[in-house]
Amino acid sequence: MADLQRIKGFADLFSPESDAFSFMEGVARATFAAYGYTELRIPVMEHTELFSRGIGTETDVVQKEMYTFPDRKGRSLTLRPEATAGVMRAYIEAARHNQEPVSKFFTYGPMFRYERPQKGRMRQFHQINCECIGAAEPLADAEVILMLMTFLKGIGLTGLSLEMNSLGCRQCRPAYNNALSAYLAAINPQDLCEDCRRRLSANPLRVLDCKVPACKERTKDAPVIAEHNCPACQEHFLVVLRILQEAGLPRTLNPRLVRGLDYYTRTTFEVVSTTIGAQASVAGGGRYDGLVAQLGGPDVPGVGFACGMERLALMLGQRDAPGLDFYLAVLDAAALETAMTVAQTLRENGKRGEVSFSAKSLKSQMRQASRLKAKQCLLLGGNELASGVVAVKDMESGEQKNVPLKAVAEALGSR
RNA sequence: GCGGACGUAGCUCAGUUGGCAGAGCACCUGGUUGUGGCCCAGGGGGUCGUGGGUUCAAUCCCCAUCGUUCGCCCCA
Repeated sequence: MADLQRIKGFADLFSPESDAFSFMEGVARATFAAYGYTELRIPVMEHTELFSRGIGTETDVVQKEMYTFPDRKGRSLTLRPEATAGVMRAYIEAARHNQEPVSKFFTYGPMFRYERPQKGRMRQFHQINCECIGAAEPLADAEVILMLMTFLKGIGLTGLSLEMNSLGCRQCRPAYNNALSAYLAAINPQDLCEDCRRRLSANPLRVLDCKVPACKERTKDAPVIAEHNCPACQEHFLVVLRILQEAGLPRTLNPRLVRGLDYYTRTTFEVVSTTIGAQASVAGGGRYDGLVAQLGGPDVPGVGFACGMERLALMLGQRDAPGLDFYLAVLDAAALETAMTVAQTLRENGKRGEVSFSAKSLKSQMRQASRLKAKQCLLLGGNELASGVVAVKDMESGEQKNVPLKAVAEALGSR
């Protein structure tokens, strides 16, 4: 055990795990491009205030999970715990609303939250994020959800369930909050868990989301949020649902689906897996109509989602790494430099392969060739060098033939 | 922040009522003087997570600590 080790909750990803990540990034890039999204790369650190104002000071994320520390001049900086706030900051700072009516961005990269690590939950984790800013129409909500599901299907995942809810808007949420508060006031606080007692005053909505069985039982008859939404919100949600229905996308309504970040309004959704353990939610998102204004920008609406790449990777399964086209085995030290030249020529001809850096026994060379899953093993030793050829052995059939050094590229290409 | 399980070779793990630290896989070499995946033999590799304590003696028992992991909570 080395005395210098990686930080708790931070992972090193070797192949094939790293391959799974770049695979997902590639599919994401292609999928989102088809919907007119462009990539936005934003910093991993921001001023702390961006997150406290954007995510909500009462949220667990802000209260106890952020990596926050002063820089050398004493300013409070925070490693981003999510991407949306940063995307909005960039949008505002570049005054994108003056350039285009609707902006569509995707971004991916590491996020940081100080939590106890477990399966599907790292302190440094990776999210793929999409944000559609400037469109208030329900079509935007539907498109974002369709795009997310298309992406998940694109990486080969099925059997996921899509849960949806509508949280109302700035107009109707207060009325619902009052109704909920009144309902909760009738409950003896002693019957609720400690967290919920705090939520009663801070953010009553979160009480609905509590997983403690006793709390669930106490609040099972709580007013349903969707029934208190204003007509405009109800109509909005209906249109979203109708479009998804039309597209043949199955979903379940979950009246208790309340997101943990304060900025969500109207449509919210979450994609849940049943196979990856306790941390089952692989993607989540929704509409955030007041967020940009709250961060000091123009009052423009938005909708988007984030999905957790580690959790997706858990479901992805093993993917076979592609083998090499050739492995150049060097049997004689005198042939090493010639071998490098041959290998380089092959690579310039589009072949992927490795060359042995030192002369080794044929046995270990052949072992290495099969370990690398090379299609062909080229043998170069004293005899070959003397007669100006290289032996080309097909690893599949075992057939072997001598090829002049200058014609190796053609010989490999013709097969 | 809370609870459970676990830390022994590069990997997966045995182990001893406390007495010289083991196996399989992997790696290297040889059997086979230039033909792989099988077989056989040999070899390199370890402060038994770390620090204390008990003991003639601790990898083993006790305490602490760090780490890993699963769950709670939270979230993607």
